[in-house]
Amino acid sequence: MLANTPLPSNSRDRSDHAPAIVWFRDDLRVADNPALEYAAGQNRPVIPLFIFETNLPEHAQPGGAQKWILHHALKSLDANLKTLGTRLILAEGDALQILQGIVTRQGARSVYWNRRYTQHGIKTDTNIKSTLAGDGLEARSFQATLLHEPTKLLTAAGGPFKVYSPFWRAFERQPAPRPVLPKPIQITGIDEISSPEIDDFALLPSKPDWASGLRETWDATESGAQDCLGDFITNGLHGYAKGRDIPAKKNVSRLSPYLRYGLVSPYQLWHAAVEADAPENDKLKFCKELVWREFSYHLLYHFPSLGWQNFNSSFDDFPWLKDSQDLTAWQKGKTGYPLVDAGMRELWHTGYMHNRVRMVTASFLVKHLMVDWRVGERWFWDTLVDADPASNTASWQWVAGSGADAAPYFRIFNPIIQGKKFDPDGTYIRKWVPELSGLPDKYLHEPWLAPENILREAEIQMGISYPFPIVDHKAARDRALDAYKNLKKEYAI
DNA sequence: TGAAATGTTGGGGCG
DNA sequence: ACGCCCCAACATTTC
Repeated sequence: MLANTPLPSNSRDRSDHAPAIVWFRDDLRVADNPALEYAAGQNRPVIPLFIFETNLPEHAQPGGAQKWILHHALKSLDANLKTLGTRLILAEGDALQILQGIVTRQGARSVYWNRRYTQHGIKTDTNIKSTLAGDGLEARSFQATLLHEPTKLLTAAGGPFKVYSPFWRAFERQPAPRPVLPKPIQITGIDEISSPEIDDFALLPSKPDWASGLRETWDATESGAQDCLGDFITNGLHGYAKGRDIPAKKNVSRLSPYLRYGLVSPYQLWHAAVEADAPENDKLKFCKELVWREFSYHLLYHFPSLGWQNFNSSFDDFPWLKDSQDLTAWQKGKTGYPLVDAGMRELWHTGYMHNRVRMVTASFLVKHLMVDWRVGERWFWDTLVDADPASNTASWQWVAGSGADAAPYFRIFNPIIQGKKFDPDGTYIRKWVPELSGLPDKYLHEPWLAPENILREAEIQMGISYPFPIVDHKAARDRALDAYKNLKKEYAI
């Protein structure tokens, strides 16, 4: 019957062979990508698209290290799409206008993407979805960046969780995260569509080229992410629960830079960990860390101003100091506290810092130097290859004490004790603060206490080759406690 | 040799 | 995802 009544050819083209746009954003991978998988499963050409959005709010514009990652992630995605039979199309401008332009020029009838959770992202995507749907197009979004949706995982009262432990318990009660999706076998592209080159967007630093340390450290590709995951599951997961606190040990996953633009998905990490042959407590600890990321995203979703406003508004009157010399010393890793300096230099060199040291350096900035957490957040945003709109902001507020489920204000990390506890033999400090490497362990964490002859043997001139502490620990601690104490009068959670 | 001084470790309370 | 202070209990050194 159908054979006798052929459809008009133009109508047939529109409904059956009209291309679908897959709009990539924070999911620059071909495996476990629901939007791409859905498009590939249909018998129609696919236009894989990445848009450099020009109307981003200031705080959402990627920092320098993120741009470096983004460049390589886009190269990786383009290369992987080529193995599947197509290639990545790039565009710059307002997302809706670009999508509408492609719809018009290429006759696309559907647009697919994986959801994002920042205020700007949600606003943009909601508007685009309703506009496209109003034009009779299919606009469909998928869940890929989070294991559970912030709209679905709520307290018994129907509100968002503000404390991690009950969030985790609720998370555990949810159905297990869906299985990982396979990489599409083949994708039909469109030949005649033109695109600028990735290099045209000048994402890599040139004057100066500060990225040599990043190049040495990261293989920012989808296969690099898989290598990193495999290495972690084989070598790092065993002993993770305790070893993750020791910066000289290789127990942390170092997967966060790959998660940033979705070179790997949280589903891939979750299932790899759950299925791994490793002690249960280590696996559980890793899953809980992954869920801290979820918690941060849920917070950001429900409190979109988390990145620039104190979650606890009683901090709005906090008497932050503005000492630019202190800030510069912190940024350059010249505070005179070896663990702090080691962390800040690891960050500058590699775009990454071990989690334990992030807490110590952040606490030092906010409490010892009394610098506004937003200043530190911006520095990390610019320098971290894993700078994440949810984790970065939620964690800075956590350290400052202004956040949800935050560290109590009086929790002030002692950078000397943290060094002795978590870098007892100084491996980490000697690596990143080599001018101290000749000091015996006894003085490594407080070189200002070393006697003259020991300093001479270690070829250190205090105040010249390594700075004296820019603030006295006890004085700085008392100053911070005083400031917080005054604040506490209005403290209410 | 023994008593006093000095050093070390760990728990409780609290910022 | 902490540290400081105080103090007791115990260990070691000193003269």
